[in-house]
Amino acid sequence: MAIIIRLDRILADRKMQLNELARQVNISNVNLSNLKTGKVKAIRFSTLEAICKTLNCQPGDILEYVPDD
Amino acid sequence: MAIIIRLDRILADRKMQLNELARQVNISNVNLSNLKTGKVKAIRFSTLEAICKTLNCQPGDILEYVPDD
DNA sequence: AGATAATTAATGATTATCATTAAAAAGATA
DNA sequence: TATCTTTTTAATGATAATCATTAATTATCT
Repeated sequence: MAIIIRLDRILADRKMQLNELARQVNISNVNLSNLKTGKVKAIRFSTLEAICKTLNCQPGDILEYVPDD
Repeated sequence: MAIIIRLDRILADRKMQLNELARQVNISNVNLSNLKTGKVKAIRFSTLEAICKTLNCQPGDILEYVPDD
């Protein structure tokens, strides 16, 4: 485990729910859930871009590197 | 254009060159160059992790969302 | 219980990394 | 200018992983 996607906080801040974000970002809620729960090993910039655009934030607000030593 | 990878600054800060980073991160310098010059449409977390680990930084130090409106 | 939201699972098509090789371009040094 | 190093570009092919879709399950709430 190392790179994690933090969507909980920012969704809470925006008072937005996952399904709504998925709708706005135009990806399936299944996919967004997988993203949110760390089931994904890569991300397309088009997806990251759409998320940042919708949430009006930067990649750094979402992606975190957690050293495991 | 929207998500860009900024490696120039951080490499300059570390006084490290691309080939050396590629060696430490264990990806080809060709690949790292492609990453650095925006020729890439996605990134694997394993790669992002290795870069962050080597450069001792966070994804937000490297990835930037630039709105194009 | 019933409704809504989120997660898990499985499948398949599509997309794109990544290594590799080779060549060209850019920088640096003398 | 000539030479060496570094970076970029190009092309190919194998491998990996997203992403949509469907269906089912679990969680959350009133």
